[in-house]
Amino acid sequence: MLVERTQNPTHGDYSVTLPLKLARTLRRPPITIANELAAAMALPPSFGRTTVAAPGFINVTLEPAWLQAQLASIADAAERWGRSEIGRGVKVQVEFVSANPTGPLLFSHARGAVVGDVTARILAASGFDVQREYYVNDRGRQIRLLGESIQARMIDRPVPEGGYSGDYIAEIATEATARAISPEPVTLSEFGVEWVQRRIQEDLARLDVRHDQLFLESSLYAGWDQETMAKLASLGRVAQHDGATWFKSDSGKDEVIIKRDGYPTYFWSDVLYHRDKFEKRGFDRVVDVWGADHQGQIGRVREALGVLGIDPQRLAVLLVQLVSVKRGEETVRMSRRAGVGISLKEMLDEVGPDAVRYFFLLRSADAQMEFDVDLARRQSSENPVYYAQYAHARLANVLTFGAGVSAQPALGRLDSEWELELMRVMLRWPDVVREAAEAREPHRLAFFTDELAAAIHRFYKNCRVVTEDAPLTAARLLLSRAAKTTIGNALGLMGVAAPDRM
RNA sequence: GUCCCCGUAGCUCAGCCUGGAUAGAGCACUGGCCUCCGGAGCCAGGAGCACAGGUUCAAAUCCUGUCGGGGACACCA
Repeated sequence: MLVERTQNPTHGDYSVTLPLKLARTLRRPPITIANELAAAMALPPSFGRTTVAAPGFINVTLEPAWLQAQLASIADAAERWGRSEIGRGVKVQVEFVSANPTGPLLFSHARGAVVGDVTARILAASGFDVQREYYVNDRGRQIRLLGESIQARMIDRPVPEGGYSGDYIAEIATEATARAISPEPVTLSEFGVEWVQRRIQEDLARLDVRHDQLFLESSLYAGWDQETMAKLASLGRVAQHDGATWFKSDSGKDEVIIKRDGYPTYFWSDVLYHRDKFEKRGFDRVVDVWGADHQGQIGRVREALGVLGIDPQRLAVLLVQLVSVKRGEETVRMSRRAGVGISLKEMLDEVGPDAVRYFFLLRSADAQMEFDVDLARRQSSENPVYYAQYAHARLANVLTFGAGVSAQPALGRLDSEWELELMRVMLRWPDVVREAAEAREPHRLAFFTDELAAAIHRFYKNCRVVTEDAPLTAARLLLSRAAKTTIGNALGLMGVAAPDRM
């Protein structure tokens, strides 16, 4: 039997629509079924009141006393409030960012970084054994081009066709010269990848994004490639023609895995990499956070996994859609392919990490979005980040203000619409975390946080906390403590600061 | 041509997976609220499910089609 939340508070807290659905099969009026079912549920009266509404809803309204009784345990649970163990014993990897180390991160990469990071935080809070990984393409044509581009800069030659020419190339060249690095493309590639990787980690650190492991693509080619190739061949899935090696697909459209020039394709690396994740490292589940432009890759990788005897359902791909940036009247579309756009560093300098994170989380990952820079950088009420942070700071302030009060809290007197509403909202928190984990939808946290902040501000406005009335003051302080815990945990899971003062 | 995402208020977006009872928020706009814990706040106001069919007692939500925006369909990465 499905119990859902009501959409309209006047109907109570929970509702059951089962009678409506059963009416046809039972061939009885839904209202009759509802009455019988409601009687059979027999909820303890201290928990809630059950009513039946036409044409066949069963509604449950929580008792104020039950709501009030939850406050102490919320406040005491502190950072544990909202955590669960639904993922206990499940090993899951979240792979995200994984931008090529051929240049500093662009703002468009940041969306994947935030979505991946918060997804990992949510899964960890839900008891999953989470590993966060960054896949580094440290070989291949782009990497050779990076080395050649640095070399060109060092010995003052034109940048090679399709090479890199940003300011950072000059910086790397200067540093390489200063350190007397030999101007060979291979050496410079290595030096450049390291330099860029360091720079990427700096940017990510400012966003408070960390990985447990950097996984090098090159490590896949120390035998694992041959082993996998042999396995595929034994399954009759490898073909040679047109000078290349192909994966034989059920779709009839074969995929190149080794090019005519002898180099492997990205597809082949992806196959090796994902087989490594499941087979070698034993992840039960893998979440890949990819840019929308990699959408075409999903089907092929899934098929190859299936062929190799790995259930493709264990791989979930979170496609993060494109971001455009709006500055004043101007809108810039960020394109990864074109390689042009605003750098992450620039945006961090301009709007700060909290706004970057919160704004990305206010959109579901699979929707294209527009990032309004002017709004994000505004240090005022229009900015949703401050709205949430201010709610936290207000509670911190009132708790300090009332710190001296000691009395037995009169919980039963927390019965105004604002107090009850605040309790109802914050009691949803564990469900929000669980649902966000199951659906892998980090944006749910931001929407919840916004609602919670609104409830906090309304409570604060309408219910003066610290007064001469000590028992009531004690009760409202407890409510404040529980609410501060909840919004603090929500901001924490999003990686957004929860300041006590602003 | 095939596949994927999107189309909800003037603008930016939730809600759709798992169909229910008056469809939400922020920004913008208009008008109110500071004797008292922080006004980065609160209260009030208008306006919307792209279109057309279908399924259902019930459709923003599921199915089909059309239109519109974006992305993907390489021996690129």
